[in-house]
Amino acid sequence: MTVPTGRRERKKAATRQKIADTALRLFLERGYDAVGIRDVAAEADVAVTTLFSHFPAKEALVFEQDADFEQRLTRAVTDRAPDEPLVPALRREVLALVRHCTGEGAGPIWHMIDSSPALRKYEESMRLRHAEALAATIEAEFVPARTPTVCRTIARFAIAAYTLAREATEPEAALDEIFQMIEAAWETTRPA
Amino acid sequence: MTVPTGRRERKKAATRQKIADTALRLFLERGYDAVGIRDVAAEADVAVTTLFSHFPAKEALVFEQDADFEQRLTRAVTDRAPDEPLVPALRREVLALVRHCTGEGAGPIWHMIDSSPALRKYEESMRLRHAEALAATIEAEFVPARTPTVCRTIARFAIAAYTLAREATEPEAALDEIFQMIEAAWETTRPA
DNA sequence: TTCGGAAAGCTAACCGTTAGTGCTACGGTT
DNA sequence: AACCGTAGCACTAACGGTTAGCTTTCCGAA
Repeated sequence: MTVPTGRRERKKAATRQKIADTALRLFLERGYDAVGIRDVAAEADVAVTTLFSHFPAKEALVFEQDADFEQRLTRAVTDRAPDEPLVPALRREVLALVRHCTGEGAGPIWHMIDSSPALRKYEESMRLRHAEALAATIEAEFVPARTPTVCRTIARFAIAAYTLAREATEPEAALDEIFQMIEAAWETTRPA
Repeated sequence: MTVPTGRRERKKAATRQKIADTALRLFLERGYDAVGIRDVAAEADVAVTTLFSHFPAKEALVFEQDADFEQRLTRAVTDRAPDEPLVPALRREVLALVRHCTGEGAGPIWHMIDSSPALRKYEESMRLRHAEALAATIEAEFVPARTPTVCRTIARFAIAAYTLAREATEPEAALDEIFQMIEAAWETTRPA
């Protein structure tokens, strides 16, 4: 049994962070496509293979908070107040996530993502993973009151809400509209 | 101005088809990952660069009907009967597309796609392109009666319906459920 | 027939990614 | 305190998809 108490984990996390920071810095300085994996590895002073042992692909260097995002969504479902309905809980969390990505100094990063097809593509499949995780969480609570298909659909819709709102000119207004639609979709499946 | 009368176009189309057919055959024979671009090019008796002048990526060799799919969706909107509402028209077309992909001899191809991460990923981003094209078509007709956000959302939902139904154990039943939800979502945005 | 241009070809590379192998240092055990 | 087992990291070398640069071929229009 191992509940590793420390140094190793800290060093590993430090290496990972150093790689991520270096990568983001280089990407913003010179542009995502103009920076190669070998450049990042050299600048972070690690081997290429080490980089790939921390991140599954070049694009993942940009989406460091991947796991966080997923966890926040699923927890929004599992940790909500006992009397709070599903959709409003989802709405609150998605709103928070959208605010987090449209505010403050996140502009340059999202501009970079939007202008790189590879990054856009990677984000899409990442979001789909999140949708599947969210679907599993929702199914765990609502099947068999609702069918698995309905649960999966709502999960997809919630992710779509995030993506569409982020792209909209007025993210929060867009989110209101979309969640009104999601609410209607969910309500129509209420069992007798 | 050129309305090229023929031979060139025919030869080009023939080359394209030969590449696609060869690729699909090899993929099904030996497995997608086990067949390299150079193998396909050699077997189709063309240069690698020629192959890439017809298809933008290896994965595209598998999704030859890409453009068809998109066109069928957008035409389902534009060419529907004057009195037919949007959602039922979408539902009909998506149902046809799902049937087309779950029936007959399409099994092996979809099995191959499902078991290759690269192909799954490629399909996702392809579907998203379709959603964007569909969104543009819907917007062209319904803005400003509905907001652009609502139109884009419905387009996404329709694509999600296709994907989710195809994955479901009972595709047609799943499609019924999902389109009931989409109908509710669309209705709730009806202007006063 | 001649000529512009599109299609196809070849070579050679670029770049992300992955084996394969071995070394080092940490952590728990004796 | 000495000792393993293993996780983290390094290095080399390659693989496979993709592209650039340039040449060749051949159709179609004038």
